[in-house]
Amino acid sequence: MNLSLPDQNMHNSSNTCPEDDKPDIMLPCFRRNMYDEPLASYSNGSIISQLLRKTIHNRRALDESSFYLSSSTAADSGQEDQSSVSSKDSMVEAPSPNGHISTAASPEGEHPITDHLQAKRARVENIIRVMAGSPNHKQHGDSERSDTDARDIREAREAYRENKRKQRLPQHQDHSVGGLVGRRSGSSSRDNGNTKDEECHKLKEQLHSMQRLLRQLQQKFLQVYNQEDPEHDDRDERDAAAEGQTKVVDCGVQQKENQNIQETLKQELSRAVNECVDRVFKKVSSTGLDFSPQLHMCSSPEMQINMGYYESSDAQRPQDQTEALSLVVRKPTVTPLSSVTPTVKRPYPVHQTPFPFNYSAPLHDSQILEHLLKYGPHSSFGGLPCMPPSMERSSPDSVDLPWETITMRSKVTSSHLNHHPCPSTLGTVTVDNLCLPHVKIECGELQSRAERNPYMSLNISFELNKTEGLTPSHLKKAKLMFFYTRYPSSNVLKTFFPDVKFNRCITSQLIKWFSNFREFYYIQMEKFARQAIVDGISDVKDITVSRDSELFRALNMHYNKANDFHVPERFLEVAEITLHEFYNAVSAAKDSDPSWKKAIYKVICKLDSDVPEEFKTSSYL
DNA sequence: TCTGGCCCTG
DNA sequence: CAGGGCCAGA
Repeated sequence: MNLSLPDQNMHNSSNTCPEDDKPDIMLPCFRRNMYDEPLASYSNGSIISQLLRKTIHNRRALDESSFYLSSSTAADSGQEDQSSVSSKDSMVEAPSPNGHISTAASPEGEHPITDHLQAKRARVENIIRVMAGSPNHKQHGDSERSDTDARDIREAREAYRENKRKQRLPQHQDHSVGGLVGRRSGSSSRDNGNTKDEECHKLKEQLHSMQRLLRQLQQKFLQVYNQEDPEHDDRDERDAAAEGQTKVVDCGVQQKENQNIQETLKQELSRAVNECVDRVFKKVSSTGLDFSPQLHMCSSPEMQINMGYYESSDAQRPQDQTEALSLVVRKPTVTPLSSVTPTVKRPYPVHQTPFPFNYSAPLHDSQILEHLLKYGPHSSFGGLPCMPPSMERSSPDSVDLPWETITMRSKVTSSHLNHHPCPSTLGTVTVDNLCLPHVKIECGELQSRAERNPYMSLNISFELNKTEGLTPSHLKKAKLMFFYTRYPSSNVLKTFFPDVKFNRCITSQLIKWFSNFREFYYIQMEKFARQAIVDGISDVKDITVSRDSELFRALNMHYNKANDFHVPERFLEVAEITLHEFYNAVSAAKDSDPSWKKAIYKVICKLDSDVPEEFKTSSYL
């Protein structure tokens, strides 16, 4: 009769007890907590654990009355901290899932279950059901309860309190079997002795270790499935109790299918990338550009100077751009720098930290692919483990990501850069910093796929955003701009940093950058001017600034550290003029005046030249 | 008052 | 390179 209680009890507890509904709002993988662990274990398949449970259960059946008294008392904790938990635990644990109470006789054949015990158990089970269903008792069917039941409840409460007083051992590892066994031992030791408890304890420990392993496996598996098919997982959850071992087989099959899909995806992607690389290489070779991979992987600074930004710009064709757009930036304006332009700053970067968007660790192409494989194209990059969960959200127009967190966590980004780099920066910085043709080709391929995939294009669309913070790339760009303008106006800055969302703070920071640049510049000028005087140079005309000059090297090292930018000739002229100014002023002992430099500044600020248009593109660097 | 620039300091 | 103080000009 009541022996086949598992399903019924579970339904009762979940239907009548509001607290049991709470786990439903949790993620499925978290729903399988330690309290419904027995259910998960049974349904999902540890055969060994099931066998162990049978053994334990068979032995436990020897003293059913005390056991169920414990169970019921455990359930009677409406005023205690673990009421619903304990009751649920009891519900699942007490009856055999396979109804093998009837086989409860132990292998030794000792102590069959008496009718008396069965009757008493059935009564107590009824109590348990009612109590578990309504922790407050008053709300549900109080009137229907018999006096006998009420008396039993009172007894159970008393017994529970007594047992609880006795029980001082930590329970945190005994929520399922152990908790019950632990409570039971107090009342059953009279009959069965310590040996049995020890056996039970050993078995319990074995069972727990196996359950832990199983739980880990389940959680991993569930996490995978929750990512891919939440509905499927929910269905599995609902059917878990009935399906039992079948699911073990299902899981194996699904896992295999999963692996197959993964492999297929990988193969398909690498094939597409290979084809793309071939296509672009063909195209590039048809343009006559020298484009060997080795050249780009290991290009030296000298070579980069020869193939510098502007001197080589005539060799760049707009059509090259169409083949190698970065993943997230496809600008309507044609970038003068072809993505295949050999502007490689350093060997192929590999990511060094678990933080994929670290500026010191540009987004690896495989990371992009890995992400797409792992989380799907619609996941957005917020799905990366390092990202705060709030990044998951996205909108059709833009992906509004709280990038401050990312920047703050960047190892390289110093405190002053704790602003709000936005997705377009992501595209610009990470992909551009890759500076590798095949990466961009791949990105181009992804882009073309994105055009066919409405979900994927969500990620592409954030190129329309502007960054709310300045990045190392912006700093580098500003330094290069300094070769043209020492005193850029706010408007010039806004013009040449179109991907930056300007506000007062950003403007001030950019202005501050140039102020710092000037400071270094003037310090060098004064230093070399004084050195010239010390060296005995008497004629200012003997002082020149060329690319071989120490002064130029110092400046170039500061503003163009990677030496991948061809400094315009005009800068050499301005530097020479500045040096002359300082030389003359110091020679004339004007430096005794505290504000003697102001006159020089006034001269130099008029020597600014126009910054080339190429700097206007946000993806310039 | 705001902005921009320089100077000093860390 | 940034922060803060100070100053000058609009």
